[in-house]
Amino acid sequence: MMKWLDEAGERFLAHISLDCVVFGWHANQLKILLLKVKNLDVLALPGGFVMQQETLEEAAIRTLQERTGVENVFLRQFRVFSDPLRSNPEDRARDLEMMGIGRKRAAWFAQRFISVGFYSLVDFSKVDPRPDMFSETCSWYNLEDRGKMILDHDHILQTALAALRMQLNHQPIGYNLLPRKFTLPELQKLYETILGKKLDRRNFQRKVFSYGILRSLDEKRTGVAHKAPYLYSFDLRQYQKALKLGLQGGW
Amino acid sequence: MMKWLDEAGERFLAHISLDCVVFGWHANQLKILLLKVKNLDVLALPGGFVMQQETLEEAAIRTLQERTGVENVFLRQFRVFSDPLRSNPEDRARDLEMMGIGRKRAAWFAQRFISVGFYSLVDFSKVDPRPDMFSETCSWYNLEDRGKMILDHDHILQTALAALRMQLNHQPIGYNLLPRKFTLPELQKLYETILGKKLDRRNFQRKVFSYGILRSLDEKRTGVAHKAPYLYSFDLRQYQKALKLGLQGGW
DNA sequence: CCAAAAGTGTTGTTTTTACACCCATGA
DNA sequence: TCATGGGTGTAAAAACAACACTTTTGG
Repeated sequence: MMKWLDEAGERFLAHISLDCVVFGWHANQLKILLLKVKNLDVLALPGGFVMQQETLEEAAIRTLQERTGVENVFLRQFRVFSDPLRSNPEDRARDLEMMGIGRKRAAWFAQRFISVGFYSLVDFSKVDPRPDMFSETCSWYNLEDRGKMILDHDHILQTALAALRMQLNHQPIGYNLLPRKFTLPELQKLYETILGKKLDRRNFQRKVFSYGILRSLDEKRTGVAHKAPYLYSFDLRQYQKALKLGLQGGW
Repeated sequence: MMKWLDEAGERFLAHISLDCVVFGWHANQLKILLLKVKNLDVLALPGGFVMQQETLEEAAIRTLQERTGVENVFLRQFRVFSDPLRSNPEDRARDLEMMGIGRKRAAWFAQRFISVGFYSLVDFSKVDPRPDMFSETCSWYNLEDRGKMILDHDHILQTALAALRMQLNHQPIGYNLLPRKFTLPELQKLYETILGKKLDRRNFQRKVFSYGILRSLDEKRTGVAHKAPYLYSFDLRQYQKALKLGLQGGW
């Protein structure tokens, strides 16, 4: 029995890390915040570790505050990635060396990590991207034309996107991705982008209005080409009430 | 830098455990598989640990195979529980002592655990419940009249149920909870139970048929009171195809 | 033969879809 | 002034909700 315990003491320990897929919305496009790894031509998701007295959520919030300057960012767990071989071991060894991580430290990094995936939704305009100690740059990328990604981060990103799609009707994505004031066409474009399909303008408006989650602002977006669209903001109470059941009807 | 690493080496290690909320369907009721803890009047979710070369999923499947005899059970991650104080520390200490766990071992158990929650859907009739080393019994309980639960297991269970509800239209719950052959009223009752509301018989049938996920069997359930209902089984291909988009329309 | 559950269609209502014209603005 | 995107309503089609009678079976 004691034997079991001793084994267990070692056997069940793992390094816990977290990786965040940070979504932002800018120029009518969905953006992701990525780090360019030092000395390597690959990108990485912002990530971090969990300290003794933190929950995962607290650790993720802390990490993202370091990376974006945003306090108390919106985030959700979506999946744990626990494959002991999270990527090709040779690739990984080479990558770590290229990053300028010495053999000793590399050995540490080569241990088993279990990583908890979060997706995060932020107001693009509030983010001030800052690289971490392993990276040269931290900046926004388009989903389509991002570059090669380290480890299994590409897989994590895809999974996050799928989770986001699935939870579209249960999470306040508009509220978190858009600035406080926004136009209906902007909101529509956001939904179209996440869903990957076009929606009818009038039907979209009717439906959104029917939820009663928008507050109309008697104000128009100025300085923009063409007819000035009205501005709206979310009625957070109503939004959250509607999300509890899920926005009914789907898209 | 090396200092950081050394700290890190300790700081980021945690014990990984997993807890499974096992749902079964019997006598038109949703059941959960629970363990009665030795010497204590509390119930616990089946759980286990992750070994070095396993993924979490493999560990969960192994655990449930030990607890139910079922190989390759259906399961899904739904949440990580990482609160360092997963329940009242005094309660926990007392509980561990009562379980007959010596002080040394208790200290081990009192370390920080991060637990990954899975929900699992099994064919009740295929399960042969077996207690683990910490428990007197392993058996099925009704959702409503289960007893007090250990640690934060009650919270985990509630969260699992919420996740199950949310994913109702994206997971093959019927396929996994019902035996291979089943009747429409049984399927309906299953949906009614998970959703917590009554559905109209004729509308339910029309809708399920419209998905094209059922294979009609030209066979009736015999030996049952009243008019014999027809038997059906799932057309797994069609079911999975339909689930990809989510069963449209909701309930 | 009776009580209880299962099978089966129709109708009114609501929701969804498809579609076109005028307006305001910056270039 | 023109090209472009934004605002707005209606009608046909589809989906949904509500509803009752007959059949079968075991007790």
